[in-house]
Formats: sequence, C-alpha cells, structure tokens
Amino acid sequence: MLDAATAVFSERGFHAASMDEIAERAGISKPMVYLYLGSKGELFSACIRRAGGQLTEAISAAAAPELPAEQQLWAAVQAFFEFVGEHRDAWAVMFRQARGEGEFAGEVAGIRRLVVDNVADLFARAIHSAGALDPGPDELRALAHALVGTGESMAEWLLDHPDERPETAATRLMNMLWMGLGSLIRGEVWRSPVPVPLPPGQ
Amino acid sequence: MLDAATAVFSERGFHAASMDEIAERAGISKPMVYLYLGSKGELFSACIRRAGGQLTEAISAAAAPELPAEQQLWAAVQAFFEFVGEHRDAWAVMFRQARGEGEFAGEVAGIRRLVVDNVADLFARAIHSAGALDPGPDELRALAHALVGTGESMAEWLLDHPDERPETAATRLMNMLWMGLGSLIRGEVWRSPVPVPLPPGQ
Amino acid sequence: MLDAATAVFSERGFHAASMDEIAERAGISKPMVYLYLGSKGELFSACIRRAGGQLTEAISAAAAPELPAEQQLWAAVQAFFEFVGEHRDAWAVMFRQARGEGEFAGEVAGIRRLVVDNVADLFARAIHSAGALDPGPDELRALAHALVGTGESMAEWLLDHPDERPETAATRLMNMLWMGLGSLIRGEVWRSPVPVPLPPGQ
Amino acid sequence: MLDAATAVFSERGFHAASMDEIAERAGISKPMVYLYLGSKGELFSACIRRAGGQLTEAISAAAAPELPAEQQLWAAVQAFFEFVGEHRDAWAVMFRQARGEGEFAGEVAGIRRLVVDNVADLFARAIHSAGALDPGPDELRALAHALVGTGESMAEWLLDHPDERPETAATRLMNMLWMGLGSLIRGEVWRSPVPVPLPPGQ
DNA sequence: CATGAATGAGGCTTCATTCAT
DNA sequence: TATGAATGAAGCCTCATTCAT
Repeated sequence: MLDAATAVFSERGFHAASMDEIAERAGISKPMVYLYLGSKGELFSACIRRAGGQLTEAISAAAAPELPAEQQLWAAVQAFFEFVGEHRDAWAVMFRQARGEGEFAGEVAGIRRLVVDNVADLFARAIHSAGALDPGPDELRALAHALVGTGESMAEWLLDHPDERPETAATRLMNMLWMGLGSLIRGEVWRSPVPVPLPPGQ
Repeated sequence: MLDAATAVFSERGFHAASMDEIAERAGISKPMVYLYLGSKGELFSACIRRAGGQLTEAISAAAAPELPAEQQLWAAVQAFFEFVGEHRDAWAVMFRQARGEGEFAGEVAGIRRLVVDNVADLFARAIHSAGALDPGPDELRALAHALVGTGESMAEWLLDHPDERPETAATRLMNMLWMGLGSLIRGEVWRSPVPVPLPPGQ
Repeated sequence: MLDAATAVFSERGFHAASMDEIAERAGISKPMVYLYLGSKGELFSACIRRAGGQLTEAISAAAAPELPAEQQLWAAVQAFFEFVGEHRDAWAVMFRQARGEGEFAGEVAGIRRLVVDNVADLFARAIHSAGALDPGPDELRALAHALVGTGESMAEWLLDHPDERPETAATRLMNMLWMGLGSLIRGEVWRSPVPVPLPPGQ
Repeated sequence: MLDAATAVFSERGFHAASMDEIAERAGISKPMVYLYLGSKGELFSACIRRAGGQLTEAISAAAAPELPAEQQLWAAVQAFFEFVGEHRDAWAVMFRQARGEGEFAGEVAGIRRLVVDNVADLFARAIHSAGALDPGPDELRALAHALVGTGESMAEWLLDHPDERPETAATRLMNMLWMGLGSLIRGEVWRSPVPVPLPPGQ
C-alpha cells in the first residue's frame, strides 16, 4: 500500500494526489486505506518515514564503521546514488514533494539531518586521523550539509541521464569534494581508496 | 500582486495556496487577480518567471564579463546568496515548490539550466586559462550542475541560520569547490582573488 | 434523478438551472449527481436523449406498421399529443430549452429528424397508395417538417389550455393537414378512419 | 446597440451572453449599456420588443387591409418569411431563446398573440366572405395558432436551406394551409390569387 | 474484514453590476 | 458624458472522509 501511495505522491505531489487513485493503484478500497493509516497526512508521513528509513538504512549498511573515514564516505556516496536510482519514487517524495509542504518539511529535514550528521562525523574523523586543524563542529556540519546538497543535485542529474552509471556520479562527487576544482585543474584526480566493488551480478 | 502571490505560494505551495488568500494579501479582490493574470497556473508561472528573471539578473549583473573566470564565479556566488537572503519567498517558490509540480517543473528547470550553463562556461574558461586538459562539455555541465546543487543546499542552510552572513557561505562554497576537502585538510584555504567588498552600510 | 433534472431544466433552462437545485430536488447530494452523470452538460444531454427516446418510442408504438399510412399518421399524432400532455417537463426541455443552447441543439435536431423522416415516409406511402404524383423526397421532407412544426405549436396550445383534450388537438391537426382550410371552408371535415379509442379509464 | 445585443443573444442565449461581449461588439463601454438600458434583463426585453415590433410591422405593412383576406394572408406569409431571412438574429432571439426564459416568455407570447389574432381575423373574414359556417372564435384562434407554428417551423427550414427562396416556403405553406394534403394528393394546387410582387429593387 | 455509496466543505472561475474619474 | 477599474455573489466541480452493509 505504501508503494502505491509513494508512487502517486511522487507523480502528483501531496495535494494533487487523490486518495481515490492511491486506493485504486493499491488494489484496495478507500476505507481500508483509512483503516490502516488514518488520514492522508499520516499516509504521506508514513511514506516519508519509510523512504527515510530505507535511505539511512542503505547508507548505514554500506558504510562499515570499522573502515577508514574516507572509505566509508566513498561507500556511503555510492549507496546513496544506488538508492536513488532504485527508489525513484521514494526519492521524489522526499526530495521534490515533501520539502515544500510545510507540515511535512520537518520530517524530511530530520532525515536529512541524520545523513548530514553522519557525514559530518566522517569528515571529523578524516580530519582528525590526518592530524589536521579541527575546524569546529558547526563548520563541519555546514560542509556536510553542502556535500549532501551536492549529492542531491547529482542524484537529479543521474535521474535525468539514465545512461550514466551511479559509480560515475559517485566518483565525480568524491572528486569535487576531495580535490576541489583547483586540484582538478592541476591534473590531480581522486581515486577510490579501495578497488571499486563490482555491481552485484557482474 | 506578484509579491503577495509569491509569499502565499512560498508558504503553502501551489495547490494549498488559495486564490482567496492571495487576493486578500494583495489587498485586492479575486476577480482582479484573474483580470491581470488569468488563472492560478498562470499566476504561479508568472511568479516563477519573475523570480527566475530576478535571480539570473542578479547573477549576471554581478559577474562582470571582463573579469577572470574565477573572479566572476566568486561574484556570482556572492550574488546568489545575497539574492536568496533578500528574496526568501521567491527562492522558496522556485526551489521548494515549483520543483514538485510537474506542470511547472519545466520552467524552473529552464532557469536552472541558464545558471548551470553560465557556471559551466566559467569553469571552461578557468580551465582553459590555466592551460589544463579540457574535460569536455558534458563533464563540465555535470560539474556545474553539481556546484549549483551545492549552492542551493547552502542557501537553505543560510536561511536556517539567520546569523550567518552570505559572505561566509560564499567563501565556504568557493573553498569546497576550488580546494576540495583534501586540500582543506592539508591546511590550504581558498582566498578571494579580490578584496571582499564590504556590505553596504558597514 | 433524471426526473428531477428534467423538471429543473424545464423550469429554469440550462444555464439558469443550478446543480444545487437539481441535487436537492432529486433528494441526493451534488457529488452523487456528478458521480452518476459526470457534468452538467452530460446531465442535460441525458435528459434530452431520454425525452427523445420516450417520444419516439411513444410514436413508434402507436403507429403500427401494418396499418395504412393515414391511419398510422392519425395514431402517431394522437400519441404525440398524449406524450406532450403527460411529459410536460420532458417536452419543455426539448422544445423550449435545448433548441436555444447551441451545444445541444444538434441532439434535439437529431430527434426531430427522426420524427420528420417517419412522417415523410408516411406521406410518401399515403401518396403512393393513392396513385398520385410523387412530389419527390425533398418536397416531402419539407412538408413533414412543416407538419411537425404544426404539431409542436398545437402542443404548446394544448399545454396552455388544460381543458382541451388531446383528441381535439389531434383532430384539428389532421383536418388542417388533410383537408386544408379551403376544404374546411367548403364544409368538408376529416374524420378518423377508425373509431377513436377511448382514453384509458373512461 | 440593440443590434449588437440581438446578435450576441441570438448566438449565445440569454444567460450565456455576457454584457462584456455585448458592450464590446456594440463598440461602447459597459457602463453605457447600463445607462441606456438599465440591466441585462431590460436589454433582453428591449431586443425582444424591437424584434417583435419589426416583425408585426413587416406583416402589417404587407397585408393591406383593403385586400381580400386570402390575398392578405398570402402577403403576410411572404412578409414573414422575408423578415426571418433578413433578420435571422432577431428571429433567433424571439423564437429560439426567449421562449425558454420564463421571465421573458410572456413578452414573446404577447407578440405571437398579435400575429395569431391577425391571422384568426383573416381566417374569419375568409370564411365569412365565402358564406361558410362560422367555426367560432376559439376554434379559429386554435387554427391560427397552428398555422403560425407551421410558419415558424418552415422558417427554421428556410434558415437551414439557404438555397431555398422565401416564395417557395410561402407557397408551400399556403398549399398546406389552404388545400391540405388530401387535396394535394388529388392533384389540386393552390395558386397565388395575385401575381407575385417582385422583391424591392428588382 | 472489506466496500459501495454518500456527503460537507472548499476551491477556481466568471459575471452582472457599480464607483471614481 | 464616458470609462477603466473593481467587486459581491454565485456556480461547477472535486476531494477527504465516513457510514451502512
């Protein structure tokens, strides 16, 4: 049922989605939807929470805590792009639809905060393990926030360019993040600290 | 009138916004809104186009074409953050609301494309003037697209942290863009190629 | 529900009729009307089509095809006047309301054409069986069209004179049609080729 | 101004006609329309009354009172068809639009009554001058009413068949009226009691 | 448990009508 | 006098939500 709702919400948006269409696409009757979820708002909220859970789950599962920070980041970024590619609807609900609905923006902001905090933590550990000057947690969170935005933007790009592979986007993001354009200009290129794991089934 | 509409759309979203509220907040009656703009959709579209025009205008005005690319980029980024801070509603309409409304997503995508193309061009010129290897236009546009996403995300951060000055965000973006996190870790910092102009009144 | 709609449309006309009143008079709520009929236009159209069906049905049922043409005509004319007397609303919708609404004039014209064609055919057979000169189909249809107009006008007269019996109007129409005023002046009078069937209950 | 109003009313009907369009087509501003005619209803009423006046005028002018009744009838019928052909809009307003609008049906009924009374009077005089049995005024008015309906129907036929000349319709009507279908079957045909007057300007 | 049937409420849109100039 | 500008009122339609079965 959440699948159907997520699909409709992602296509139409919260307000334009009709409970009729959701129920129909779920193959059940409208009163059932209300019995299980209570109201349109709660249904939307459930979609958001499930999508958020899946996303954070996917990222956490990829970034094994025993790995070095840079490597965790690389894994997380890859997992993120893969998630977006495989859950287009869930992604659209969170990133494109829920953001504008004041009533639900908080929920998606909470999910985003989880990711940002994770990333900020990885930044901190990477800096710490390099023995560099600690920029302070606020600065780190600002950077992490920015990185997540970069990823989101690249995710949209990925969805608009079906030929592109997630790994390409991931590499591009790491390059931009780790090297900066200046370094790129100087011919430096970031390389995966570990051999790129083959996609499953290849 | 577009001000009122932009305000309401930014708060409520396209569907949840009511023409009644827009008219009331504009201080006129509903039939006037229809007389001048035609329909809710055209009103929304007009808000988007005006916001887009203002944004691209602000960026173009800041990035004087005779300056070096890096400097133009710096000026454009600053102008962008200033615009967002000063036109919160317009920004919210474009970035948070119009994206999810299929019917209007195209318009905001068009505006975004303008900005991305500009940025990609600046990238190309920066790389060219550095005599570095040309990465090809597609790669450049992908990078520019990513950078714009970074800026959008930072803009949201800025709106959530009213104490932060736009220059700070701009510097942070240029650092991340130009130096990369790796360089930052090594203690390198990007610096404005020109003295930062003082904000008016300081 | 079509009854209620026909009643309201007949009193107010298409534009002046409000869906609110129709729903109220039908004893249901407005959304039900939309659920069953779709829109005001389709509702009006349904009323027209039902009325047309009833009318043509009544006429066809009366004019048994095995009878001679003159007798069929007589039966049809009677059936027509009885129909109008018993379905005032349906008649008003077709004859007084739908004619002026460009969008629906075609439907009522189609119904009328059915009747006219039937009448023209009866004319043709009457003439043929009398061995008279065939005036050609166009001329016949013109005459039939005129006769139908005569009937329509008499129907209105009937509605305005509730004391008058339908048989009187039917006889008058046959007289005018068959004898012409000239013959009437000469004292000739048309008589029903069969004994007038008594109305039910008398 | 009445021309414009009549045109719009005839195309759209009373309710669907908008004062905006009427004013625009009249080449004046809306407040002027209200200044001169007061309200939409009065404007419609004025259109009806003018059309009715023109019609009765045309008929009266044609039927010179010193002529014999049959000849007056013939002249009146011709004048009627010519009027309809030359004032399509006025005709449509009266016959197709005003009939359904309860508020105005009375006005058009009044006009119609004038014509019917005239016709009934001609009938009476024709019968009287033939020395035949007087059928009584009510019967006469019923017949006259029927004849007018025949004429209206033929008028519509004429409007739908632009190739047909008004004289043809007039002859057909007189035939049907005077001879009846029975006489027609017997090969009798009504002929104009006077040479057909040439249309003006020929 | 599951649903067909039903509705109150509200939104977009338009129109007859009137000021203020 | 003539009009551009403005509006209260009302209509069509749809939707989230709930009974009664």
